[in-house]
Amino acid sequence: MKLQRRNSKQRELIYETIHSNKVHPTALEVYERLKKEMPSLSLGNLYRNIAILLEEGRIQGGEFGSGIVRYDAVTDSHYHFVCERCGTVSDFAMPAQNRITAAARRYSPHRIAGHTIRFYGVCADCAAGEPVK
Amino acid sequence: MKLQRRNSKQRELIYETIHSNKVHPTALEVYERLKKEMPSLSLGNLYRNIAILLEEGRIQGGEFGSGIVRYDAVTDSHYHFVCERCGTVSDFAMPAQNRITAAARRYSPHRIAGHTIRFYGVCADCAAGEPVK
DNA sequence: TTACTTGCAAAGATTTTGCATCTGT
DNA sequence: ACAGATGCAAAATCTTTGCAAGTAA
Repeated sequence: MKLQRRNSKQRELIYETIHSNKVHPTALEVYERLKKEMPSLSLGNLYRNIAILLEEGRIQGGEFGSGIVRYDAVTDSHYHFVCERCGTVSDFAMPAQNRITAAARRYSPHRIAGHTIRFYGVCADCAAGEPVK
Repeated sequence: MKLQRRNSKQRELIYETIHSNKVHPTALEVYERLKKEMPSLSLGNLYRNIAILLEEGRIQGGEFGSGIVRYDAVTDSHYHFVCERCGTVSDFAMPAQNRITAAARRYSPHRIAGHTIRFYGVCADCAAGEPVK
């Protein structure tokens, strides 16, 4: 039988922090940020709630070259851009290319449900000579 | 000044293992596999050599949902397919969609160098009712 | 020889878990 | 009250590093 979720201040704060954060924070970054407004929050509980949010599909996780997983509130499908110089990850406002999934089905024996695209290069700030970090 | 690399049996074995492995192994999987033919290999050295191979661009790393980095020998650019049921990662024989990078440039202020696409769904084996694990 | 490599062990960093306690419903 | 949630600390995983010894060039 399925687990009955109940309201949790911690979980909502965690979600809000990820949701309102443009930079796709790591678990520890979320923890640092939340420590201020909820000093009692434990790391173990943070990870537990991140797992729940992932399972519920409210957030998604991804690794973008650093080896550490970064989280992203799921609003609608979108792509990502990763700066190879400073490592920042940003959302990409390009509409989903549904034709790509359709095209892919012609090349594969697998049952393809969808796709994600990650663009990489140098972000505008870095290109403008901004501080590398 | 740049480091002068020299031949290393270990490094080549590690590369070969990743190169000849269709399943995009994790570092520990490479280690397990190599333990047989080179019992003296140490984990620390494995990681060191993986870092070197990455730096040299001979392999690439990526996380595909499990949170653990998987490695892939770089031959030419290609996409990936990730089975959401059994977690296997396979190469995708679809030609690179260069137009996607071109289209993306119109949506972004960043300097876009390229892209990667990851398709997801259920692999042929799982779809055929194969054992889930 | 010189400088890169290696194995080993210790240390780091990140994530997961057991358990007693607390809390939403 | 009951079942899920929390904090804490210990443990498990995965990765990095220091160091003395080994080895390609």
